[in-house]
Amino acid sequence: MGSKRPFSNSSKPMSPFVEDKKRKGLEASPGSKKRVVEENDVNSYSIEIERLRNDPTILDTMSFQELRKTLKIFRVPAKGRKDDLLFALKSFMDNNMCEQDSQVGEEQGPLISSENASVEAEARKVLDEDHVENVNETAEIFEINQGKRRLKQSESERKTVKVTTKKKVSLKSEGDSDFKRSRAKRKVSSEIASIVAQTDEIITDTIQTEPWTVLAHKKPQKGWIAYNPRTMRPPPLAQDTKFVKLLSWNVNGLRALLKLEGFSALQLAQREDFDVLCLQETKLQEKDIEEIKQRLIDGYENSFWTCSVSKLGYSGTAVISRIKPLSVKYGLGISDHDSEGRLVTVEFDTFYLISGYVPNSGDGLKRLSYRVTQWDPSLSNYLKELEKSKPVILTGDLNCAHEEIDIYNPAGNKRSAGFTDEERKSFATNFLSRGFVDTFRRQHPGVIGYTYWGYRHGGRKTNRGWRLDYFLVSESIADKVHDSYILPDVAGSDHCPIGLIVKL
DNA sequence: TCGACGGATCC
DNA sequence: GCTGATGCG
DNA sequence: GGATCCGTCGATCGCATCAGC
Repeated sequence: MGSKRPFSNSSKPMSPFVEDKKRKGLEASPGSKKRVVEENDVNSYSIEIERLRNDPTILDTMSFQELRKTLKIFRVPAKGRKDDLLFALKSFMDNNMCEQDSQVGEEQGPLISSENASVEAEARKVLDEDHVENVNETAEIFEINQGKRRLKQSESERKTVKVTTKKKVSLKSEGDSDFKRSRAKRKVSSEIASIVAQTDEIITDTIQTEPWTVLAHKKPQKGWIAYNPRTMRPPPLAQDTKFVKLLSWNVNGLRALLKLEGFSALQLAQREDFDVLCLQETKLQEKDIEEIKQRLIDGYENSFWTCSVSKLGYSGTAVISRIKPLSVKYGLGISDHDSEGRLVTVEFDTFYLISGYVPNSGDGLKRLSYRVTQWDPSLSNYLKELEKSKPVILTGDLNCAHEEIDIYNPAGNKRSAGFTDEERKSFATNFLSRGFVDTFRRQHPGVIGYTYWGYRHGGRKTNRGWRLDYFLVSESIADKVHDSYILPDVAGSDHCPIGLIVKL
């Protein structure tokens, strides 16, 4: 039964992101040497851009070395073969030509005014369209902005603080719902259009405070944008629409999470108002369960836990629910796969819900073979069996970044657990090809939304992560999904929670 | 993930 | 109960 | 010849258990 103490011990802010040391270092104390370099950059930039604007045919006659030099001046990454460089430069010039008319603030020098132009273009698009998803900011522009940002000085950082304060006040006054926030964002965007001189600072601030809005990817493709829950979530459903709200979270040790200063499950429950919470990697032992149950939040009295019995303090999954399920089942029903507490299935009126933690292939890919030849097919068969009686929703840490868009550094992780060809293929053949829909990807094609950032190099603050957590649903209910979302601001684990709203 | 390293590749 | 080694991700 | 790309390697962070004192 629920207790007075709600699963928590504090209510400090949830996202204590640390500032990027490198950026800080670069922005500190700009010396005269640096200013000279910048001025030279500015001159070369102006001359080069004028030359190419006047005669774009020059592009086709440029040598590899010339292309590379020009791209460097524009601070566009000059990688690959001659064709790649030519394409990058042409893309840059196309964008530059489009934005030429709307450029203001010439006094600031080309580096900054160009950044304004791209931000302004973005602001315009936000005003014109209902969804920010339609903003087609190219990877090239992002890279340029990154480069320019590095040249910024502490003065602009100080300006940021002022502008930001103003912006935050206006957001707050609009209220808390997603829909209102979205409207607030659009209102703010119109202010941006009217105070263009300040836009770059606003964006810089957003990046500093909300790392997940940074398009972080080693090989971004044209059209890819970063997930931003503030602007990409649909308006709430009408009050008379029946729906269920599911949350899933790999907590990486539930006891540690609950001990954590600054984490409050009650806050999370109040903010998200979920009906069901699925947990993975609780790392609990059977003997811990009763105590944890005593600490559940009021209203979530139905909880179902499974623990690893072969390795203590390892794996472990759970379902915590407001709604009483019709039935509960633990594991796959295959003893070989059921000693690590990886699966809880709950049956509701209109669907089955499975909280799952798929085995990690491990260092040296020791368990890769087990995972792709035994676990994945067994899980897939289990889901298909359930599906015979009603639709299925599988959620949890599926330990696979399915496509290149789902991982910051695809090339560097081809032989890393979670992104091997074998796991990706298994994911496709066992789940997607068998009629299970990746709800986030269906709703957000071309959107980079990570759910896991390794602790080791502070990937969270630079948004260098992986999308390993999913909601996969039976095709028959895919159209009932109202919103499949990520909550990247919730800290406390190396994964963040994901959510699903399904109309009933 | 990141930096260092060596070897391969490209212009 | 504390510390350090180890497993795991 | 110079720059980039690619693969490999080792150190890194955090949660949990376990052994030893």
